[in-house]
Amino acid sequence: MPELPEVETVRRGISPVLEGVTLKDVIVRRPKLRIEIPKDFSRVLTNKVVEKVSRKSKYILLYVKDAPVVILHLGMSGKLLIHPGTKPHPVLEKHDHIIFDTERGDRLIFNDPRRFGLVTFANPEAVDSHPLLASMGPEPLANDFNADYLFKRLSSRKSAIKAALLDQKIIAGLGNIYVCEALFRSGIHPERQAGSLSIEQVNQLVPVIRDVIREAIEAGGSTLKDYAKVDGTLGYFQHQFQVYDRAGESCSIMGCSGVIGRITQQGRSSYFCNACQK
DNA sequence: CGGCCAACCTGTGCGC
DNA sequence: TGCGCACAGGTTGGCC
Repeated sequence: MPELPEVETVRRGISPVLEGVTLKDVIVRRPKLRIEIPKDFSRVLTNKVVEKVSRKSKYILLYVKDAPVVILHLGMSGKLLIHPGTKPHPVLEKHDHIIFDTERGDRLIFNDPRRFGLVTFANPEAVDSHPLLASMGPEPLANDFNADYLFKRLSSRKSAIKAALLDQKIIAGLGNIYVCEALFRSGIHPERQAGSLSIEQVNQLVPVIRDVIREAIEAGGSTLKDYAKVDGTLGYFQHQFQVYDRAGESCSIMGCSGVIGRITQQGRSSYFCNACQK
C-alpha cells in the first residue's frame, strides 16, 4: 500500500490524534519487525508529548518532547489504525505489533502482517543523518527535484529507467505503482536505459512525476474520512490507475490501439502500453 | 559504486 | 474443499 502519497495520507490521518497529545501507554507486543524495536521504546515514550507528526519520503517521523524522534516505516503491509476513545477499543488482532494509547483515550495501532515495516529512534539533532534517511534523494515535490538534477543522475545509469526511478537515492518516495503510472503518462518504456533519455524527455518526465504524486495525495485525502472512521477499518482510496494491474486491458489514451502489458524487472512487475511507450 | 538477486514475512487468489 | 504456486504497494545485504 504505502508509497509517498499513502504515507502522507496516513500522516494527515494520525496527526490530529497525536499532535500536542501525551502518550499514556506504549505497548510493544513483538520485539522485532524489519529491525529490532528499541528495548526502551515504551519506557522512553510513556508520558511524553508528541509535538509534531512529520514525514520524510515514505517514513513517518514523530517528534516527541524530551525524547528521541520516532522513525516509522510501513513496509509493504503496514497500517496505522486509529480507534477513537469515544468507543470501547476492539480486541487486538494478530498483527497488532505496537499500541499507543493517548491521554484522550484514543488508540493508535501499528499493524503489519508481513513485518517489513520498522520502528526505531533517531537523534532529534541529527534526524537527516540517520542511516535510514541519510542517502535519500529529493522528494518529487521538493524544489531540488528538477530536470537538471534528474538528467544528471540518470545520465550515467546503465540500468532501466524503471529501476532508476525506484532507487530512493535518486528520487525518494516513488514505488512500483507511481513509477509505472508516471512512465505511462510520459510515453517512456520502462525498459529504456535510464541514461538514454534526452533532456527533453526528462523535462517532460519531471512535471509528470509531480502531477502523479500530487493527484494521488489529493485523492488520498478523500480517504481521510474513512481513515478516521470509528469502525477502525482503513478505507484505502481506490486509485484510478491507467496501467498498474491492468494487464490485457486496452490503452486509455484516445486513438491508441495499444494493450497494457506486464513484464518483470528486478523481480517486480512493470505495466505499460505496448504501443505508446517507447 | 552499479547492478542484480535473494531474503525478510504473511496473506490472498487462482488453477487444478 | 484443499493444495501448491505465483504474486503482493519495500528495502537491504551480499555477490560479482
